Amino acid sequence: MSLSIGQVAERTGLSVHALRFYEQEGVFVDPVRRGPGGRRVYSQDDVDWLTVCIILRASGMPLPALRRYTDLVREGAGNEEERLALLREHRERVTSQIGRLTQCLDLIGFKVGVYEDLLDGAQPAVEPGRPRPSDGGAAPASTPGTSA
Amino acid sequence: MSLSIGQVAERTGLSVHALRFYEQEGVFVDPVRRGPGGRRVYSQDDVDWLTVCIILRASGMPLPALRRYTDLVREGAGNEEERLALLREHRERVTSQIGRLTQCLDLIGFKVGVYEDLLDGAQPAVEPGRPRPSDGGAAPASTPGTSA
DNA sequence: CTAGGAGCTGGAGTCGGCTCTAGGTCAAGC
DNA sequence: GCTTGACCTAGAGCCGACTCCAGCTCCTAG
Repeated sequence: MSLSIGQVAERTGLSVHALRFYEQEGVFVDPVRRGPGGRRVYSQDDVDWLTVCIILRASGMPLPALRRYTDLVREGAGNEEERLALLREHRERVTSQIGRLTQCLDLIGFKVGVYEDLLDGAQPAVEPGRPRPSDGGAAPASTPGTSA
Repeated sequence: MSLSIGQVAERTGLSVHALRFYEQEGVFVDPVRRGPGGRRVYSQDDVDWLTVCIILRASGMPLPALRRYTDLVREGAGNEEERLALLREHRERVTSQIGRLTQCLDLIGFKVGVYEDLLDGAQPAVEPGRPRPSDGGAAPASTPGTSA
């Protein structure tokens, strides 16, 4: 089971550039094998590992952290506490990011609602276009951004 | 109610640099007033608007989109459909981002669980450190990244 | 009167994460 | 023999969103 860089790019969604870049950044657990002509040969393991990396990246883990984690895995057994700590920390960040986004979603939903009402023919409760008379900050029970 | 750039920085959490930068990028609905000596003078409205902007930015709206939205508001009444469209689109993106993050969280939680079990003295079901025998991609019912 | 602190402008620098270019190797197909 | 296409390396470039710098103007306090 060996794949060329192009094939890996195709099935991971990463670009060949990104794959070489990741390699250079030390994101592979063991050095990518080389075939004739110095061409990279990837194993299924490599692809599986990449899949994990992609998920970690997608959840906002920066490359240095990913590299650190990779280093720990490469070192082998004995540093599981550190790996766990790293993962937990990242989980925290993802959780709080979801929380933050959910809050933002509330505001956005509120504003969408305002415009929907406004365009549904209801007479504008406060004002439509650009309410100069102090608005935008406060609304029903601490809902910011009521205007515009 | 007028504030200096420093005061606004303080109560929005943005840097004074960022405030000037935002102004330059057209993120204020109307031009920031100037006091004696050409100093910026912000109104409560400005701060309220910034608060909205900060939330939109925090939820990943890029500056150009934020500028576009600001432009629409500045134009005044008549383009509410476009504002609504812009907000809905952004809401979509935020929603799907939350979805993606939640999925990532699943994987991370799974891996955290694996390491917790492993460190809790349970004998490693498969292998602890670095399971060469093909792993990492498949696990209980399509759970990726079982290894490491 | 002078030193500090906040503010001003225009423009350069930074950082993360790729992305692209230039110049080259190699194997296969026409 | 020649082109095409996938790959190689080293290194430059890009984008977004700031961040910082140099060199200046004010005002206020000591």
